[in-house]
Amino acid sequence: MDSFLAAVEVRRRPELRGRPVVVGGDGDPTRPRQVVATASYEARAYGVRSGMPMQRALRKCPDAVFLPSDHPAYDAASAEVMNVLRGFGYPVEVWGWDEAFLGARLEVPDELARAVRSAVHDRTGLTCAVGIGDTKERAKMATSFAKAAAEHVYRLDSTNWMSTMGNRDVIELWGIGKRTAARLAAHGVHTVTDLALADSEDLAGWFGPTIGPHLRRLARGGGSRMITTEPWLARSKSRQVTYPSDLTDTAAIADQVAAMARELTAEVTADGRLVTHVGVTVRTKTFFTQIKIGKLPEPTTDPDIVEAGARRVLARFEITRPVRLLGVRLDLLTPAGR
DNA sequence: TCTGGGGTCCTAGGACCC
DNA sequence: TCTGGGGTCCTAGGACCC
Repeated sequence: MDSFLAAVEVRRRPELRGRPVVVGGDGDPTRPRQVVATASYEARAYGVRSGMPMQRALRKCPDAVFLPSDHPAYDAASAEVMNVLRGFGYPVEVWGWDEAFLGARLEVPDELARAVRSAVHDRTGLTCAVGIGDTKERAKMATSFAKAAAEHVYRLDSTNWMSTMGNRDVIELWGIGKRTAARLAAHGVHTVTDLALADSEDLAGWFGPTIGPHLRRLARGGGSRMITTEPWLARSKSRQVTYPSDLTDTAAIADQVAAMARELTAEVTADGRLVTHVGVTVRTKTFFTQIKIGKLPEPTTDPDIVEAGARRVLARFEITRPVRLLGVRLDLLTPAGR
């Protein structure tokens, strides 16, 4: 989807169309410790980007309309879009709020791609780009080209993979980020072709037996064709809060953690899940971030046990500086085979 | 420019056991 | 008297993605 969050906001406030719109945090760009979730194309023209501090976005584009992030609205809009996709009769694998894979095997997929775009636009008022590929990885990477391509459709398959990607930096591969790109560069591997031709043993030595060969497969255009329509079974559920001002009171910190633990327990047990581990994250004023994890005696739905577990984990921290963020993560029991 | 929130997966090292 | 090999479980940390 194109600037999904901003597009959803503009859809319900048509008077914002054509204006720079920035969605993030509580919508007040003068307050620190908040970042941009999504900027409309008009706002991007001013240099506003996802992940940028809101205060900086305000400086770059003082005339932008700043709006709070409204999760329920995006959940609903996402469901609308996914239903339009399902209407085509092909399996649909949902990939976050604003992306999905649609599994179709066609001689001329471009027609379906165009039909998907118009159906999404006609029925939701939102726009998207469609990447076509013979694997999910290629389709995903094709979408970034699609955004700039004619009709917002682009195809990346075995016939044009190397000619399109070969000379590009490895960071353009889905699954390779800044760190891995830097480590590869240190070994003289810069382009997708470099990586595709790199020695498997070397890669395994540098990155381990799983990730090493996986990186080479990525560069060669390898990937999966499996489309999973089953809803994803979460492995964990977490909550994390950056406080507008730092916390220093030990009891207050513990109470925050305890409250998050109970809240999360209520949510996961409502879904019939059992908690196996509790993780606690502490980020100090200096941005030093640590997570500690504790295993519960047995998988449980009891909020008292989870809270006690969270308090025990928190007690293992040596907190000597003001705390800017606290987080709790519950690891959930996954039935065998899922 | 002072740096969000919600996830997943992989690796490494220590503890412990036989 | 300085030291093997295999296996499992557990936690910390890192990297990536939307």
